[in-house]
Amino acid sequence: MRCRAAQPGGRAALKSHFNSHCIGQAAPGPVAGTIIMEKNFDPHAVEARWRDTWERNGWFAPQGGGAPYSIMIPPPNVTGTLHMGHAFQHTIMDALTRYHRMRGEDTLWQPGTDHAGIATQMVVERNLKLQGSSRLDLGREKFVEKVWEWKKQSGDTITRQIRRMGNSVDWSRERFTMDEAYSTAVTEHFVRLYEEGLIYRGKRLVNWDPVLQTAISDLEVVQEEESGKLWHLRYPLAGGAKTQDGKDYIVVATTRPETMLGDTAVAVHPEDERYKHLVGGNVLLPLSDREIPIVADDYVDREFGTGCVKITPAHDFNDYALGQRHKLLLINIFTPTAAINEEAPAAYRGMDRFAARKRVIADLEALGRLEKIEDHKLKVPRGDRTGEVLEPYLTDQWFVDLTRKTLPDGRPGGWTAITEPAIRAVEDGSIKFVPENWSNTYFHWLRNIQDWCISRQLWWGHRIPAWYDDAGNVYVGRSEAEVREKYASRLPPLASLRQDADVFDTWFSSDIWPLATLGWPEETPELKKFYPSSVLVTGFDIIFFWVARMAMMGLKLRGDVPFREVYVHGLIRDSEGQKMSKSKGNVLDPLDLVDGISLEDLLKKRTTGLMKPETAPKIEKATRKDYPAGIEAVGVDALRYTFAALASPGRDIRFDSSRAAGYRNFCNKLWNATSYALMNCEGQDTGLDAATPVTMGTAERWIISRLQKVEAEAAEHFGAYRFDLLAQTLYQFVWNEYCDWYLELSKPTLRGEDEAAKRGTRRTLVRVLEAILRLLHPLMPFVTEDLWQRAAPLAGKAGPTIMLQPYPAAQQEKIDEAAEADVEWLKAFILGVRQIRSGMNISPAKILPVLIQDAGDRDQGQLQRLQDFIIALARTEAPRVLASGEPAPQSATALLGNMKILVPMAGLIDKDAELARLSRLIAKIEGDLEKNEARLASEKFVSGAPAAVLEKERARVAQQKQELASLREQLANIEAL
RNA sequence: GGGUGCUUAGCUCAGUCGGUAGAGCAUCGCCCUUACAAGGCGGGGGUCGGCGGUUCGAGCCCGUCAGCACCCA
Repeated sequence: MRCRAAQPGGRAALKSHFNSHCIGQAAPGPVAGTIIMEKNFDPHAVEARWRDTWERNGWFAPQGGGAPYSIMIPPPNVTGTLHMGHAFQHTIMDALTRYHRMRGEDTLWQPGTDHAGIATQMVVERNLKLQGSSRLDLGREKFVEKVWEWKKQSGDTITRQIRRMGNSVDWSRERFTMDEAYSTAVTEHFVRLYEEGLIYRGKRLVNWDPVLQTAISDLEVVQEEESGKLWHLRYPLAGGAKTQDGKDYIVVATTRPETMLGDTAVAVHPEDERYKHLVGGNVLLPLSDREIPIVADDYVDREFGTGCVKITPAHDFNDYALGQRHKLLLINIFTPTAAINEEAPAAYRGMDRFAARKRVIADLEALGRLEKIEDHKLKVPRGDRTGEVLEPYLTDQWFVDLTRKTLPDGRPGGWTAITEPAIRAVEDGSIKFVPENWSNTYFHWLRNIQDWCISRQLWWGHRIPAWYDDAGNVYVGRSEAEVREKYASRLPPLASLRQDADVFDTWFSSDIWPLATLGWPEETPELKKFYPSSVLVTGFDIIFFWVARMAMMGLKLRGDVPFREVYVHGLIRDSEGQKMSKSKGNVLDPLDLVDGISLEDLLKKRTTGLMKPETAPKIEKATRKDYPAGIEAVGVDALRYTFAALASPGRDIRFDSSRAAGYRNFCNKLWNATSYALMNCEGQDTGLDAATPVTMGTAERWIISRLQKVEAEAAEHFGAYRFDLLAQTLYQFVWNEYCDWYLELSKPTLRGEDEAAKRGTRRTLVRVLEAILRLLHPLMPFVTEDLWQRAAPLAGKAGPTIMLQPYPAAQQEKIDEAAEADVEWLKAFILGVRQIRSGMNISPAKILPVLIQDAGDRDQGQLQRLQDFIIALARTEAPRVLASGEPAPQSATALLGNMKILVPMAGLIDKDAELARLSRLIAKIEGDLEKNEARLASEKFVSGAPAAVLEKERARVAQQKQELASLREQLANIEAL
């Protein structure tokens, strides 16, 4: 073998290699035999060789005439960056995609990005702020331009990162949720639902973020317990009424005293004897000096506080509902920024809500209306983006009806038309969750669903296709022109129309992702072929946000589910089990694991741009502790393998970087095994020519048999989404069987003289390796492609890429139980000798004499067949079978069934060491035997257990007794020395 | 308050049909053995969270308690 050319030349060589295959030449290309392998696996170099090649050749696109298989990527935020969750999720999707593609299916992995309304708008606003500008300074049009600019500039980041991870998405079909065609689909989506009466506009209480000044959905609210105060306020009774204990006021407790400016009632429980007589009366609301009614409602918890509740229907969800029941007035006291508005007494107008709170308390105290203040733990709703305290706020919004059974005009309502079919799809198995129990989460949410507020007061997003005339009448249509045409009877031709200023909730566009990316509402060939998609791979955190909504809309708009299965994976956490987050400073960038990063750079990454810069020292300390030497590069393949190996169902993942290092070593092992195979096969006869005789020895038949079983297991694990078991199975086969045993077993044959056997061994060496590479390819695409290019021609395979080779499938007829039994026996034999060697501290270089006693017929045969392997792997002389009755010299002993393997002690073996070793063995067997005999002595066991179990147990005891006797005898012999 | 999941070796995790508990990492000993020291060979390490039940037999099934995590209200 000659030296590999420097990198630039290497690529050119590879390219021409493909070309030669593309035109159908099956002979080994110029690569084979001409490139020496680097001594160690270098992920960086390997990845560079293949990253672009695959995509450039169009191999990621659907092809072939097989059954369609498709996966829709959960579109990441276009301005985001790749995090561990993405890398993990994409590993799974890519493994599935590559697997099905290799199985010859017509496979599409549909990529794209999401415009992520709020998140993106916030980022751009933050950038503007740094430049001393703002969204309002620019105005809507300019601002949206800015966002597009930002998208162009940063939008490639994540797709570039996805490419680096080797993900085989069909980039030619990449979509963005704000693409023109996609936007058209979103409009269609809205208009169709509207026309069916399933969308309405209404003034309702929504979660309002006063910083973003938009409504947000329930799902974007995080409720966290915080310590606050409970203020007890005295509300004077009107009309001279008195409480039972003679007071002229009642006490209400509140955590948000400023809202009292908008109170329109006080509520008590209808059966609360303390207050029954006051119901129907009024209190005089302090500060505002309004009289408000006392109402009875069983929503009130008699045990909480005083049992009297102030009711602010415009600023609390429960109060709103109560207000509806009692037809209470709604008084909105906040501006969109949560300052006090004109509805409140003059003294408070214009004050921020928290300033107003202080002022209200101070004023009430001055009036003697403050009873007491208690410390109180309460759930505070905060926006998940801004972290700001949200306000329930009364605004005009658009809603999707998901709750009505029928519409007033008799058409089906949202419950019937949208929600119920989505529930049924999971009930009847049209959509299957993996693991199954996530369907409960899905059901629970859908069965308790609320109407969906889909309008957002943002500038970045799909503008709502609704127009208003000067009288405030609303017209919905696909465009202004369509509206004018459709409503011509009601709209004078020159009437001015203005479009709704709001945009859609991002999820109201991503809910049609599986449809719109395939061309809906057009009935495209892709839509016909790839809808429904095969499986959705996603985290449980967006079952509500996204999974359920896609199910609803897929069924509603196209009458079929958007995916047949939903594989729900866990969250990636740090090694302590903490969620990774920028603010905790425990984020790992998958590419830093791939490429490695110095401690200094890692510190810089983790501590810059923090929301709370004061946490930097703490983050630095933890980082220094966790990664004292930074992070060593492991490469894409190893990282992907780590994700797969850790992907146990229904479980979060504590990311353990030592696992990744372990799989990097695995790549290296594979690399070196290939190196060995090439070294022995390149330029040699690998037995491909049917005309030359080939002998398949025991070792060959064994490893081929084992390979069949592993192939069968791989198929099973893919089918069950058990990537962890798949990774484990393949790892063990490669390392513990192929490398540890087969490669070693190949050596004596290859050193031997039997040409037919050598051909058989070379053929097996390289064919099994070639199959291993294909088996591993979906998990570790780069290294397998690289090695396959070199190894495949020797195995008689050719093709431009491993990607499009068939995934290995088991062949029942190649299973050879006899060969497997032989090799098990051989392994036990070799282990016995090695244990003696290790226990006696004999140098591995020393060739040991071996005697065999009490060999059965089967043993004799095996000894004969496998002798060469024993000599080579146990490093012994040829074992000599003692004739029956022939006395054995003093020896160290290992047992193999009834057969004794003796290593004569003369000059080699330390008496005390062997005594100690034997004693340890004896003690172990004694312990086991005792337990087993006790079990067999139990009448209950003997009468209750099935015969087969009993039989097995008896055989085991007999075997152990026999071993024990041998070992004891041996011990006595040696003691007698 | 309701729900889900978890608790197995020092660490991270498998454990399928109920039949003597496994892997990787870490650890200990020997070895630079012609693919691989990112390695080889051999070893040690377990009250399967506690208690109770079913069963001839329980890590696994049932009940209960405890701890942890997450979701919903």
